[in-house]
Amino acid sequence: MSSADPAATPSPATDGRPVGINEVAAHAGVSAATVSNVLNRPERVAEGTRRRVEGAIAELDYVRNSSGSNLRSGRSDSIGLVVHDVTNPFFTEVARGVQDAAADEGRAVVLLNSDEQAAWQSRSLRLLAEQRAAGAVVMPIDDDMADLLWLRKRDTPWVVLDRGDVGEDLGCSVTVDNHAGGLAAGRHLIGLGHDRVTFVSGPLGIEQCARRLDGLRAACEEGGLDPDRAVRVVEAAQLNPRSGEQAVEEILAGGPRRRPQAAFCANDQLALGVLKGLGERGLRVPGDLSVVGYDDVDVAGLVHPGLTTVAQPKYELGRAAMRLLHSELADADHRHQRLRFEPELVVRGSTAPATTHPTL
Amino acid sequence: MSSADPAATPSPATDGRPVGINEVAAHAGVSAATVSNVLNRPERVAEGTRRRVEGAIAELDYVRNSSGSNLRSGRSDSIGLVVHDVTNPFFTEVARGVQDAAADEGRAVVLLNSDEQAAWQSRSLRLLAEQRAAGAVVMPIDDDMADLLWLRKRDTPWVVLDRGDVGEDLGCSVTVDNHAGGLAAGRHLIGLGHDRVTFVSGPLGIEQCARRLDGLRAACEEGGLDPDRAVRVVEAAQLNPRSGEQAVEEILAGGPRRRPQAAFCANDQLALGVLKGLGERGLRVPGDLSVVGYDDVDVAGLVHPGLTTVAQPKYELGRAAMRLLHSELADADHRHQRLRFEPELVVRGSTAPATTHPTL
DNA sequence: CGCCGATATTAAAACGTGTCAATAAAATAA
DNA sequence: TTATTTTATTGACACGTTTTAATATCGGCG
Repeated sequence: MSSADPAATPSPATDGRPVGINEVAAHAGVSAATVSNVLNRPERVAEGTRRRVEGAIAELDYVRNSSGSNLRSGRSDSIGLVVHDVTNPFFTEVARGVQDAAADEGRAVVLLNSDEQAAWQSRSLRLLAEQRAAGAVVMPIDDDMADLLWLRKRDTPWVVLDRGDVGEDLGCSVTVDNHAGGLAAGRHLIGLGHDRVTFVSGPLGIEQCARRLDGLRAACEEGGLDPDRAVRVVEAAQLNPRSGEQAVEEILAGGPRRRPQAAFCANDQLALGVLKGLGERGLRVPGDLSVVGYDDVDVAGLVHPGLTTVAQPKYELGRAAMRLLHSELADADHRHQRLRFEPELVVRGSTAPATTHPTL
Repeated sequence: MSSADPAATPSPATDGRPVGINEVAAHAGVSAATVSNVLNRPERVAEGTRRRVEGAIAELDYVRNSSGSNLRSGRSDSIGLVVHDVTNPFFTEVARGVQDAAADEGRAVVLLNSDEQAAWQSRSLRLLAEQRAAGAVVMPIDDDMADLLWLRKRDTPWVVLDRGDVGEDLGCSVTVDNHAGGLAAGRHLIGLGHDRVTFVSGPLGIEQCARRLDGLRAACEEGGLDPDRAVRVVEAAQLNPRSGEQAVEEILAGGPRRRPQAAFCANDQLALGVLKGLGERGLRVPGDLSVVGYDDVDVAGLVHPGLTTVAQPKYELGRAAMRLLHSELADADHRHQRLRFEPELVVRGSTAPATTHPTL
């Protein structure tokens, strides 16, 4: 414990040269190899010497230089996490899960943003390759696996997050069933009597959005509605509140009589923007329009009315990804696997039964 | 550019042994030193050989091993960022600023959570010491500088974020004037005629909270009110929405007739929780109670009513911190400095003039 | 007494890179 | 031509660690 409290020792590090394993060895009257053993396999060294070495470590305030050990072992022990944007609360929850799980193993996490741009994703993975990262947890920006294949060829294993179409032989993946999520949201809306729903999508190239839409359409068919008539799609530029706000204009484009009864947003961030935009135009939620989001970020439960949304186990997603990565790093007989979580509909105040004759 | 696109080359990395600077040298018919020069000081190597080496690099799909170079140089080139909690949107904005600025210099950022616990902060800094991080940006959990002093003694420079009481000789700091923020909020409320304000604080040990409270009290005196009568303090357990929600009970504890006219929260997160708690008890904002937050996180503008709050230049905070750190790393004649930003009051719908006779 | 196995310790050799001093080659000056 | 400077290249070492194979120590057993 004394070495855990950095300030406890007077730190004679001002001896001039930095203190390494050799200085410790000299100070303890022992060889460098023994010091290394104390650090890595304490059971192999006799009680007495071990204590002497530990004393020297504390007294000299020695802290291991991981560059050295990484060089020797050919691998760093930190892991990379590549997300679209740290600023998005969905990702931060996931990140937190990854970090906590990594911390359990004493690993540091290098956090990189791809900004949903291929070039940045490449740069990030390249950086991890340079660092010889132990592994990576990646949320790919699209289904082009070239970068990831390249990384794996360099013996850096990874786990793909939130993207299902990874060949099982390439690596593990952790996903949430987006189709099921869309389906649940759709059933809920249709159950409330809505038959004109606008899907506020992010860029349609994003697989998650497409699948959620699929789910919504499936719910229509299930409910005896023609998806092509019941569902209209509005594509927002980005998955953030501002884009949601801007999308409102398009949602209402058809004039009051063609106004949809509900908006299902690909994202809570979008949904929050939509809520705001509707409010500014004097439309009431859920009176005039029901709104459903996706993710169940913290604030979804804080706004008024509370946002009905499809919850994803964000933190668990991150933890699970890290767990799989750990398995691949530690278990000799590791087999890649796809882990799929089920989303869960959380009903709050932003959805209500359709009024038979909407306010005209 | 060809080497920037990882997948472009067929990658003969399957030659058995990993390809290092030596393999490249051999393949280009040149010495290892020359390859190193091509990588680090291209101007010192002749046009022809340089191209030959670059060809070999591309062909062998070589990527530098930073363990090696870090070991040699005694320093890693990545920088550490220690925040309280990635999950808090305030920190993510700051983090984004740091990351972007770091990316400009090609540096990676190791993100660590301290969870506001001394032990975790120590662990984080220790980890950075092990990595021989180039530097760190730290939001300290309290005013105990022992950890940071220790780190600096190990030649790892840092910039302190959001905490003003750092001796100028120890290192740079970037802060926002919390007193001014509290003052601005206080003036606003008093200007609206409120004379019973509850300050919803986080743990009072946190300097930021204390200063903001000071500012509020100063505003009272300025307005001819006795701070001890006009301001009541409620201490929430943590700076998150849940704590805010729980604090509502205490805010209203005095019964309807002693109900405050306004709540000034140390944090937007707290404020959001307070808004929710009030809503659930049927109280209207701002009709029955005005609410002010602090930080101006994204959602502050999205909830209804919009949250009046004290905005901090979060992203700029992060960028500035990284810029100072860079200066310390690069400029030989660096002098530590304190950078102080001014907060700005953003008035939205959650505050309104006091009713002369509150709803009784 | 000599031998054995077990236990503790260590010398030495990597790992991949950057830098310094030294050499080779070429260009310029004399 | 030779002497001198400039320009390109290189050999060799150091950085701090881990690991392998070898050595030293010791108690016990034949």
